Amino acid sequence: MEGGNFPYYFNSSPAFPLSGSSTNVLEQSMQNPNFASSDQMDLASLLSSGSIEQNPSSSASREVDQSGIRSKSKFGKKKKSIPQRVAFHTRSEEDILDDGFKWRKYGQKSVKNSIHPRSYYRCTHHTCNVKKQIQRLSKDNSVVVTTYEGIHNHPCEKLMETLSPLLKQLQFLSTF
DNA sequence: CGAGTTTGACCGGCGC
DNA sequence: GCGCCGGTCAAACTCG
Repeated sequence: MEGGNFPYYFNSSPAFPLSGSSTNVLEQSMQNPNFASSDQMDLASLLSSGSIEQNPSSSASREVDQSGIRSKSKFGKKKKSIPQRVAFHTRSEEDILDDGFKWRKYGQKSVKNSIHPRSYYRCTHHTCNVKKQIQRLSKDNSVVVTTYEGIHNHPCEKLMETLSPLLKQLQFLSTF
Protein backbone atom coordinates (compact mmCIF):
# COMPACT_ATOMS: atom_id res chain seq x y z
CA MET A 1 0.00 0.00 0.00
CA GLU A 2 1.59 3.22 -1.10
CA GLY A 3 0.67 6.85 -1.29
CA GLY A 4 -2.22 6.53 1.12
CA ASN A 5 -4.67 5.53 -1.58
CA PHE A 6 -7.55 3.31 -0.63
CA PRO A 7 -9.11 0.74 -2.86
CA TYR A 8 -12.59 2.18 -2.72
CA TYR A 9 -14.01 5.63 -2.34
CA PHE A 10 -17.55 6.14 -1.21
CA ASN A 11 -19.86 8.84 -0.28
CA SER A 12 -21.42 8.50 3.07
CA SER A 13 -24.56 6.68 2.13
CA PRO A 14 -27.95 6.89 3.84
CA ALA A 15 -27.61 3.15 4.30
CA PHE A 16 -24.75 3.87 6.58
CA PRO A 17 -26.10 4.46 10.06
CA LEU A 18 -24.42 7.68 11.04
CA SER A 19 -26.46 9.14 13.81
CA GLY A 20 -26.81 12.03 16.17
CA SER A 21 -24.51 15.00 15.86
CA SER A 22 -22.51 13.64 12.99
CA THR A 23 -25.26 13.77 10.42
CA ASN A 24 -24.07 17.17 9.26
CA VAL A 25 -20.71 15.59 8.62
CA LEU A 26 -22.38 13.31 6.15
CA GLU A 27 -23.79 16.28 4.27
CA GLN A 28 -20.46 18.01 4.26
CA SER A 29 -18.69 15.04 2.77
CA MET A 30 -21.26 14.91 0.00
CA GLN A 31 -20.46 18.43 -1.00
CA ASN A 32 -16.96 17.47 -1.98
CA PRO A 33 -16.77 17.11 -5.77
CA ASN A 34 -13.86 14.69 -5.52
CA PHE A 35 -16.03 12.01 -4.04
CA ALA A 36 -17.60 9.39 -6.22
CA SER A 37 -21.28 9.62 -6.80
CA SER A 38 -23.27 7.63 -4.30
CA ASP A 39 -25.13 5.77 -7.01
CA GLN A 40 -21.92 4.28 -8.32
CA MET A 41 -22.09 1.78 -5.53
CA ASP A 42 -24.87 0.59 -3.35
CA LEU A 43 -23.25 0.22 0.01
CA ALA A 44 -26.07 -1.76 1.51
CA SER A 45 -25.92 -4.40 -1.18
CA LEU A 46 -22.17 -4.43 -1.02
CA LEU A 47 -22.17 -5.03 2.71
CA SER A 48 -24.72 -7.78 2.51
CA SER A 49 -23.15 -9.62 -0.39
CA GLY A 50 -19.78 -10.61 1.01
CA SER A 51 -18.82 -13.18 3.57
CA ILE A 52 -17.50 -12.25 6.95
CA GLU A 53 -14.16 -13.61 7.84
CA GLN A 54 -14.60 -15.10 11.26
CA ASN A 55 -11.49 -15.48 13.30
CA PRO A 56 -12.60 -16.58 16.76
CA SER A 57 -9.31 -18.21 17.65
CA SER A 58 -7.13 -15.21 16.93
CA SER A 59 -6.14 -14.59 20.53
CA ALA A 60 -6.73 -18.07 21.90
CA SER A 61 -4.27 -19.65 19.52
CA ARG A 62 -1.44 -17.31 20.33
CA GLU A 63 1.59 -19.17 21.48
CA VAL A 64 3.57 -18.06 24.47
CA ASP A 65 6.88 -19.63 25.35
CA GLN A 66 8.16 -20.52 28.79
CA SER A 67 9.62 -17.12 29.48
CA GLY A 68 6.26 -15.53 28.88
CA ILE A 69 7.44 -13.89 25.70
CA ARG A 70 5.41 -14.42 22.58
CA SER A 71 6.68 -17.26 20.47
CA LYS A 72 8.28 -16.24 17.20
CA SER A 73 6.96 -19.25 15.33
CA LYS A 74 3.37 -18.25 14.86
CA PHE A 75 1.53 -15.18 15.94
CA GLY A 76 -1.95 -16.49 15.38
CA LYS A 77 -2.18 -14.36 12.27
CA LYS A 78 -4.88 -15.07 9.78
CA LYS A 79 -4.04 -16.15 6.30
CA LYS A 80 -3.68 -13.49 3.71
CA SER A 81 -7.03 -12.89 2.12
CA ILE A 82 -8.65 -9.91 0.53
CA PRO A 83 -10.72 -8.33 3.23
CA GLN A 84 -13.90 -6.48 2.53
CA ARG A 85 -12.90 -2.89 2.97
CA VAL A 86 -14.84 0.29 2.56
CA ALA A 87 -13.26 3.71 2.85
CA PHE A 88 -15.20 6.88 3.64
CA HIS A 89 -13.94 10.38 3.22
CA THR A 90 -15.63 12.67 5.70
CA ARG A 91 -15.11 16.35 6.18
CA SER A 92 -15.19 16.74 9.93
CA GLU A 93 -13.54 18.37 12.92
CA GLU A 94 -14.03 15.14 14.82
CA ASP A 95 -11.79 12.17 14.18
CA ILE A 96 -14.22 9.65 15.59
CA LEU A 97 -17.52 9.51 13.78
CA ASP A 98 -20.55 8.27 15.61
CA ASP A 99 -21.74 5.42 13.40
CA GLY A 100 -23.88 3.82 16.08
CA PHE A 101 -21.51 0.99 16.88
CA LYS A 102 -19.20 0.78 19.85
CA TRP A 103 -15.49 0.70 19.08
CA ARG A 104 -12.42 -0.01 21.13
CA LYS A 105 -9.09 1.42 20.09
CA TYR A 106 -6.33 -1.15 19.89
CA GLY A 107 -3.52 0.73 18.27
CA GLN A 108 -2.19 3.89 16.76
CA LYS A 109 0.61 4.27 14.27
CA SER A 110 2.23 7.09 12.47
CA VAL A 111 2.23 6.26 8.78
CA LYS A 112 4.54 7.25 6.00
CA ASN A 113 3.59 10.20 3.80
CA SER A 114 1.22 11.48 6.43
CA ILE A 115 1.73 13.79 9.36
CA HIS A 116 -1.34 12.38 11.07
CA PRO A 117 -1.28 9.06 12.92
CA ARG A 118 -3.63 6.25 11.93
CA SER A 119 -5.87 4.87 14.64
CA TYR A 120 -7.07 1.27 14.73
CA TYR A 121 -10.44 0.33 16.22
CA ARG A 122 -12.27 -2.92 16.74
CA CYS A 123 -15.98 -3.42 17.34
CA THR A 124 -16.54 -4.17 21.03
CA HIS A 125 -19.30 -6.67 20.33
CA HIS A 126 -18.10 -10.11 21.43
CA THR A 127 -18.92 -11.99 18.27
CA CYS A 128 -18.16 -9.16 15.89
CA ASN A 129 -14.82 -9.01 14.13
CA VAL A 130 -15.20 -5.71 12.34
CA LYS A 131 -12.30 -3.28 12.35
CA LYS A 132 -11.89 0.26 11.26
CA GLN A 133 -8.99 2.59 10.67
CA ILE A 134 -9.21 6.33 11.09
CA GLN A 135 -6.77 8.75 9.57
CA ARG A 136 -6.73 12.37 8.53
CA LEU A 137 -5.57 13.33 5.08
CA SER A 138 -2.20 15.01 5.14
CA LYS A 139 -3.20 17.14 2.17
CA ASP A 140 -6.41 18.34 3.73
CA ASN A 141 -6.57 17.81 7.45
CA SER A 142 -10.24 18.67 7.58
CA VAL A 143 -10.93 15.37 5.85
CA VAL A 144 -11.07 12.16 7.88
CA VAL A 145 -10.67 8.83 6.10
CA THR A 146 -12.50 6.02 7.83
CA THR A 147 -11.81 2.53 6.51
CA TYR A 148 -14.13 -0.27 7.58
CA GLU A 149 -13.06 -3.89 7.33
CA GLY A 150 -15.65 -6.62 7.65
CA ILE A 151 -19.35 -6.68 8.29
CA HIS A 152 -21.14 -6.37 11.60
CA ASN A 153 -22.95 -9.59 12.49
CA HIS A 154 -25.17 -7.87 15.04
CA PRO A 155 -27.62 -4.98 14.90
CA CYS A 156 -26.54 -1.42 15.47
CA GLU A 157 -27.18 -0.78 19.17
CA LYS A 158 -27.67 2.92 18.86
CA LEU A 159 -29.96 2.54 15.90
CA MET A 160 -32.08 0.08 17.86
CA GLU A 161 -32.12 2.45 20.82
CA THR A 162 -33.40 5.19 18.57
CA LEU A 163 -35.88 3.03 16.73
CA SER A 164 -37.37 1.00 19.57
CA PRO A 165 -39.45 3.83 21.14
CA LEU A 166 -40.67 4.73 17.66
CA LEU A 167 -41.63 1.14 17.01
CA LYS A 168 -43.42 0.95 20.32
CA GLN A 169 -45.30 4.11 19.46
CA LEU A 170 -46.23 2.67 16.09
CA GLN A 171 -47.45 -0.50 17.73
CA PHE A 172 -49.49 1.55 20.17
CA LEU A 173 -51.01 3.65 17.39
CA SER A 174 -51.75 0.59 15.30
CA THR A 175 -54.04 -0.74 18.03
CA PHE A 176 -56.58 1.95 17.18
C1' DC B 1 -13.01 -2.10 39.60
C1' DG B 2 -14.06 -2.71 34.88
C1' DA B 3 -13.77 -0.75 30.39
C1' DG B 4 -11.32 1.87 27.31
C1' DT B 5 -6.84 4.24 25.82
C1' DT B 6 -1.89 4.74 25.25
C1' DT B 7 2.30 3.22 23.63
C1' DG B 8 6.38 0.48 22.80
C1' DA B 9 7.40 -4.00 21.14
C1' DC B 10 6.66 -7.47 18.04
C1' DC B 11 5.30 -9.79 13.68
C1' DG B 12 4.72 -10.66 8.67
C1' DG B 13 4.88 -8.91 4.03
C1' DC B 14 7.32 -6.76 0.62
C1' DG B 15 10.93 -4.48 -2.03
C1' DC B 16 15.70 -4.14 -2.78
C1' DG C 1 19.06 -11.54 4.01
C1' DC C 2 17.97 -7.07 5.55
C1' DG C 3 15.45 -3.06 6.48
C1' DC C 4 11.18 -0.63 6.13
C1' DC C 5 6.45 -0.35 6.97
C1' DG C 6 1.72 -1.35 8.33
C1' DG C 7 -0.92 -3.92 11.54
C1' DT C 8 -1.54 -6.04 16.08
C1' DC C 9 -0.62 -7.21 20.88
C1' DA C 10 -0.59 -6.42 25.65
C1' DA C 11 1.09 -4.16 29.87
C1' DA C 12 0.53 0.03 31.97
C1' DC C 13 -2.26 3.63 32.56
C1' DT C 14 -6.57 6.59 32.85
C1' DC C 15 -11.22 7.45 33.64
C1' DG C 16 -15.95 7.04 35.24
